[in-house]
Amino acid sequence: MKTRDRILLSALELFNERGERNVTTNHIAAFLGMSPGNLYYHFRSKSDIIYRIFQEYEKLVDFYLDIPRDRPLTVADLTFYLESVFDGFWRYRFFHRDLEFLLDNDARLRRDYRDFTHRCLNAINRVFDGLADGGVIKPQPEELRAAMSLNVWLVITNWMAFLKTAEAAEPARNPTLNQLRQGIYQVLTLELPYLTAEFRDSVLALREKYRPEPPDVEVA
Amino acid sequence: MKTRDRILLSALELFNERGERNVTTNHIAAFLGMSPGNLYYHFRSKSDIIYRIFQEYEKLVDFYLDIPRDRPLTVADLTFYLESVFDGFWRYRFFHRDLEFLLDNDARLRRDYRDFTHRCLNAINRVFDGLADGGVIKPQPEELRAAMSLNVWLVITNWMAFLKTAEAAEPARNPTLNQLRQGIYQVLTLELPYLTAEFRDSVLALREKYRPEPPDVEVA
DNA sequence: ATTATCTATAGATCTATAGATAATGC
DNA sequence: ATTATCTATAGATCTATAGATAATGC
Repeated sequence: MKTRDRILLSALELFNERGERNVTTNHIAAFLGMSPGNLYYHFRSKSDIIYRIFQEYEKLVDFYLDIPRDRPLTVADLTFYLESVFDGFWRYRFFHRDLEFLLDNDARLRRDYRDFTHRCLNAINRVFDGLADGGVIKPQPEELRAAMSLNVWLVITNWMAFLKTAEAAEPARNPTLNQLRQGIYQVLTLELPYLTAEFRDSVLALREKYRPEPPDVEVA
Repeated sequence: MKTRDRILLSALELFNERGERNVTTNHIAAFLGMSPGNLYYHFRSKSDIIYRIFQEYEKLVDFYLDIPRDRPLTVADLTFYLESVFDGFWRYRFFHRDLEFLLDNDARLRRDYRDFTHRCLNAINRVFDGLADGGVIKPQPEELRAAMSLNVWLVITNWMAFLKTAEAAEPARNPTLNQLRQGIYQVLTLELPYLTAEFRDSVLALREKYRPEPPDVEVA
């Protein structure tokens, strides 16, 4: 693997693990066993590294959220989208943690992220559309659907922070991928009132799969 | 006003304005026209300042979210709670921006914030309860109500970040209190499907008051 | 006497670069 | 020749403290 890619990979790993704010360019270089100078040969700055990682994140999510317009959507489609989005979110979880600071310090990132958000919102809207076509949810007025999509986005993007701040007892103990996927439960809760009688049971069953369990009791 | 309180007030102002990460103890001291040494005479550390500010925030929210158990709740009560929570959120908006970092660095804060979250969730739950008693929303199973309360919390605590990252074109341009209150529109959207026929119109009218307007066109 | 404030600075980082050296590709 | 890497360091901060001085309260 090229050094450039190894830097991106290690930076992502360290950022996710410890938070971007706690990871310096020296840390990344040391982690890779290379000199800081070399790191700066490959990237102009720390925020350049972050920008490149964002571009990968963006590409991943865009790939998953390519919602077909030519056919109705099924509960299986919905499951796939939810799993994909939460998976991508988990893999780049450092990003939303320090989002505001990162955007404040990089105009490119700020612009790209804003567009990214709007693409995601549109995709969520299209999923609702497609599910209505597929008879899974009742059709809703344009305006309500837009507000619902935004709520879905707010729940998704905040779920990680909630887990870390409200549940985790230990500072270093990151939530697991499994816990993160329980965010799907919360998203499906938003959609419950809009389900058609025909598909209600199958979505309820899906939701049940992601139901949060009471926190583990520590076993010594 | 005592110097100690002036420090807390100025720190809060600077944190809100520029973000905690961008505000050093030197900045706070300079802003107050005092020496950094003096600042450290009144507070042990920067995170001690943050912790004291959090305690004020906590006190404010706890004061507003003292939900009466002895009477049903009205639409006016709901309005008051929503306005109060968003107002408190606005006044201490720096806090959620760097939440994870702040909690990682202060065990007291971590513990207190976790309890605070759970108190807030309980209060939201009680609001739903009281509104059901008042005939505003249809009663729901315990389990659904808990998941709904959590979604309300997630929307509230993420609304500010959404505004800043998805809407603001300029980096320094903070969302206004007015925009923040449009988060109420989003919260009320969550409750729409559960309204009773009797109160549906009055809640819809309330929601309309907070409807987001298209972003201002810059007038030269 | 005690409380509040200031001056000056140690010590720890962090980002980024200059300039030298090593490795690679024609 | 070009690309990759390293060494060494400048320059900019930041947090926090030691120790001196000023202000205040009995």
